[in-house]
Amino acid sequence: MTLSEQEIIRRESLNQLIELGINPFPSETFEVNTTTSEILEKFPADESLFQRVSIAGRIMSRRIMGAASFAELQDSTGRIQLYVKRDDVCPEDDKTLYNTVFKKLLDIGDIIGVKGFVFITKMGEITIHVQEIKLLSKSLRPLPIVKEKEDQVFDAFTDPEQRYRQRYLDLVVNPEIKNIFIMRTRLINSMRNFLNVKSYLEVETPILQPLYGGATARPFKTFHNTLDMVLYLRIANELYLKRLIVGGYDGVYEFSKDFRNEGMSRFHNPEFTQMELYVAYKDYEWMMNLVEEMVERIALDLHGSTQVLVGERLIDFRRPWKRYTMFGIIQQFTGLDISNMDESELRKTASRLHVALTPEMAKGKIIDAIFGELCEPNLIQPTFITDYPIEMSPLAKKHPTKPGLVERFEAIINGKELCNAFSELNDPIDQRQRFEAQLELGKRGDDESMALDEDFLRALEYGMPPTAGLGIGIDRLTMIMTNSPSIQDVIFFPQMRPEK
RNA sequence: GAUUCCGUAGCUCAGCCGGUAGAGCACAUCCCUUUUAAGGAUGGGGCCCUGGGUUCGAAUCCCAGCGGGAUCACCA
Repeated sequence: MTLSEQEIIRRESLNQLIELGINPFPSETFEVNTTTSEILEKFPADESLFQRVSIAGRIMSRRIMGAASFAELQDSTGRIQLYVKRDDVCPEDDKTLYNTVFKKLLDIGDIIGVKGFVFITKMGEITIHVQEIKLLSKSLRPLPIVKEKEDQVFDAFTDPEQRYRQRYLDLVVNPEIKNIFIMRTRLINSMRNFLNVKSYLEVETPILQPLYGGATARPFKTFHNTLDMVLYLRIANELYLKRLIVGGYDGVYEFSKDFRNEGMSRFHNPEFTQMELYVAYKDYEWMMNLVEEMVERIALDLHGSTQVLVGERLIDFRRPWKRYTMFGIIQQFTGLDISNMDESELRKTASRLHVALTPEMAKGKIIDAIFGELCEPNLIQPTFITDYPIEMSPLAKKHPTKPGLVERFEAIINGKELCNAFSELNDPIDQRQRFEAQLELGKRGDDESMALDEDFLRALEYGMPPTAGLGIGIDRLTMIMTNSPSIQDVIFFPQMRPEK
């Protein structure tokens, strides 16, 4: 490992600190009694509160001068200026702490604790007048420091590769990134709270599964040595949650890390988070109302408004959302009623509409391709699309009056699917036939078709109440709620190829 | 996977009509002392992503590779 000049200098500083008897990585606690944001909010209105503050954080800039210097300290809530005067920090004759330690041996990036009182400088800036200073952790690498003045930013740390690989740095240096992840957690808390108030039970189900099911996707495969068997990382948890409904819970949900061995894009990460919810004695119409209510609630909790700016567009989550059937929306955008077409007519129609198809696509996939190409990207405001073709919905209940369709909906926002839900198929004989149809698709070359899960069928044979089920993409919802263009911006450590 | 753009100092970037490697910030030394993106002066710092090729000579041109971004495909 070759060190840069600046890294060598910092290691030398580290050694000098040790020679001066200062532990650069002390183990004792440093008691903090306030935060920068609290000081900046409440001072000077509550001046008396801040006569003896104790605060810790990272040095983010320094303006070193003779007998008195300035620095900026960043803690988890923000930044505040420090005023360090030699004779206050070193009241005795020995001025080493100021002249040598503070001025020469401390660096931007070092983590320190300070004690002192808050005042306002001549320039009008709220500042801590430091009386004690203690090194809490030495930083051996220079930070990619960002300069700001008013609204301008200089030398921003922007390289996406470095930001994702070294997210810790991104968070230190780009504070607005920290806020995105705080929003993500608040979103999850809001959703969890919404579901708990309704008394649904948060549960945990297996991530390692002997059979992967509940979605159509290629899985990650792993191996259990003791059992001597292949296991899969789950692509969904649907079939386990439905088993719990069979077991007698009325409502269960899980925030589920799922894993799909597919392509990556700004909307896809190999591991991602879904929230799946199953409620007994309900159907998809009921679930649509719940989704509207829940997502509207989340927008209000996060933004205090149902309106959220996404890119250039203002998206309004206010209920009720628009609802169209799949055939209805296709008719709206193409002027064509395809509801009674057979596979060959659909193929002709698709080619007339310049929608690309592959030979193994069956009726359902063709309809979905037309929808995905011509309708979905144009649905910006929250919109429900209902009544999907049966071929692409092997776990959904048949529509009672519309042959070939199922009771299913998706919510589309900003041209992308946000959630997927249906009245769950609870007829075990029908379910077995659907699985068998999937096996046929698999033989036809569809490598994402579902496996037949005998234990799940056995559970259904004991009887599952009519149930509404939902899967909602947490990463995508976070992208919308935080106006983030890439999924990598809402996942702390997105998947990357290894360095070097 | 395809197309395209990018990879130069710790960071942000210039240099790319081939001829000794540049700026700002950061860093070091000195001066100043309540500064405001960076008070002033001086200075150090580079396998120019990797490997080949063309050439007297390559950061620069060509090829391949590695890593990344964007778009598309795939992913309901």
